[in-house]
Amino acid sequence: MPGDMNKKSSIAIPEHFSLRECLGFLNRSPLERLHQVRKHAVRKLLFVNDEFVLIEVTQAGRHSLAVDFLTTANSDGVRNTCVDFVRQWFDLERDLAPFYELARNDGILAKLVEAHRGLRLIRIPNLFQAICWAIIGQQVNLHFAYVLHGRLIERFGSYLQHDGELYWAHPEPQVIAGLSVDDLRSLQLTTSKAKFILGVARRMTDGELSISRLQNAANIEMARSQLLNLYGVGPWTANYVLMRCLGYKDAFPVEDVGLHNAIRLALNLKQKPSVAEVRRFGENWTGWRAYATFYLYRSLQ
DNA sequence: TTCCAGGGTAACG
DNA sequence: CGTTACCATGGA
Repeated sequence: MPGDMNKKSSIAIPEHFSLRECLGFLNRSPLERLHQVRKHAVRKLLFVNDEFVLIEVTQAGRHSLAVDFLTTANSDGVRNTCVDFVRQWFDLERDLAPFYELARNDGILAKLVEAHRGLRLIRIPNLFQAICWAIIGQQVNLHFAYVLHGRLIERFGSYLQHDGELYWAHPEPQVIAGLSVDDLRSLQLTTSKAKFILGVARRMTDGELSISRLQNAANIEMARSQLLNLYGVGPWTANYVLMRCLGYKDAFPVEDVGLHNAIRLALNLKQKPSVAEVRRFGENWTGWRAYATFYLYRSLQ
């Protein structure tokens, strides 16, 4: 079969979906290395079955998304895996109607869901990427987190060149597991974070930690305890990964400083709410606390 | 200059 | 059990 035919898959768009809003979130930092946002499209390099695949997601009419395969020689199986990835990435299986019903009369969320209608909780389906991003983001401002993560990716990740541009893929756990603490410290990570990330990489290479083990957890508490067993993963990181990677729509990183600031701005408070107060606000969002958090993140851009 | 940033661990009482 | 020091760096 000739390999240079531009192949394309299609995904039906659910109710309450706006590609523009999702791209707005994905485009929040110019330092992002793991996807590239264009005016009406986003490109991402995926590593599937030992091969790199560059995809581009665009809208194709009112009712469907198109997934273009910009690299050749993909099997049907690889293409289906990429389509599944996109479904998770944009959380397309979710019915947002109950969330919008809940948010409509909420003093904190009402304006946000109005302003960003159709925004999905943009997920990080790659477990190692999600945990690295969370650990790197502990206790540093978001900009610096992007700087550090960018260094990790460009030093130890892989890239594919296409039409003169570089597209990066996150380093695999196997690559990081073989490094030393000093290798990671040279990126200006703290010694602690270097150890945390090495530990996670090694748990993944020895099979003790995997996305399937987490997905097989009976409930959110069981998944959370798996994550909390990891050195360097506390309550915030565990809930963040449950939210961004595993797609638990009720995961709630209550200790999150960004969340606190977003609530302070939404309510025009003089100072940030305490963790106890944030937990109390969250009671109104039960069932959808991850979505509430994500919309509040969006308000900080 | 000081304080804060999408926290967590270890070492204290 | 609950507190506290420490971590590395950069922007406000």
